[in-house]
Amino acid sequence: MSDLLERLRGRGWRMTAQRRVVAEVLNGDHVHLTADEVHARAAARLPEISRATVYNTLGELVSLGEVTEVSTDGRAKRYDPNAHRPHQHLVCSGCGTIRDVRPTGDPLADLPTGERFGFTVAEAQVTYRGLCPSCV
Amino acid sequence: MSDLLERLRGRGWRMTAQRRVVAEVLNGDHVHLTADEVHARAAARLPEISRATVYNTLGELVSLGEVTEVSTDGRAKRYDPNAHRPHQHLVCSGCGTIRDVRPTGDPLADLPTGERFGFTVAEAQVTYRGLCPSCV
DNA sequence: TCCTACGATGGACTGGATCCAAGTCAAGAA
DNA sequence: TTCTTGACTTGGATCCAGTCCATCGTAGGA
Repeated sequence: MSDLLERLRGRGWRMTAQRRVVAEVLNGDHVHLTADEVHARAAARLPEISRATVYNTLGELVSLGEVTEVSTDGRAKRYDPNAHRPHQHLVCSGCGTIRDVRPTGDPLADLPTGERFGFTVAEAQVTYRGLCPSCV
Repeated sequence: MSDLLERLRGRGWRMTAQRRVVAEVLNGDHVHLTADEVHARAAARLPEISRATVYNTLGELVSLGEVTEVSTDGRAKRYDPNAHRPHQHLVCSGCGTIRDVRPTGDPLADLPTGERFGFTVAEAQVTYRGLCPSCV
């Protein structure tokens, strides 16, 4: 998705070699890398890149709305570049594999007013859990 | 919920002062304490209790199915004693308050076979996010 | 080409959680 | 009741993910 780089440039994002490799690593469907994995892959192309820079860049991509944070297991957060298309996640309880999925219906509609406790409810995140084909 | 203690004893759980206070602290509806909060409240009754014991005990309660882990924010996990009654969570994006909620319908039914990628899907966790009345 | 404000660096630091060796004790046996 | 033993507890070390900060480097406008 090289137009991610275009979009960022169009927003006045100062372009550096580090930011470019981070944006390039986060590319494709069903990509859910941890910050450390992003750092490892970025460092394969640009060995001097520091972890702090990766964290900074990921944080900015998140606040720009280009990437979303996913934490399915209470361990390291994962970064999902598929932010322009609403979706939920299907997680394998065995190996941790994550797939993007698009359920039918609107989960927000399933929360009756009486169960909202006066909250202004804005979104619903759904995590489906099960076993992938490899984990039986 | 003193029958939690009864259930545990009935399962052959060795009863100690530490385990008792941890189980007593985790009592009531809409209780979602972090391990540190559990430790602080337990220590108010039993000052010598160590953090390791709190973690051990919480871990056992989870694997016994008496308590569930909730991680809504990527920070510390929270422990929810309301495990015997299926429910979802409504989280305030402002202050972090968590309420147990019971949506209508079955979220699992909204995931078509074509979106399951061969997984055997076992459960769906839904996290509703919004603002509570105090956070406008 | 030069300037400078913004970005990158890496090492220290934090918070949450786990590990481990040594000490303690609940509960069954006698 | 006392003994015994394996399970439980302790606290300090350690780990891991993430953040902070002082300093250095550089993208991009003048």
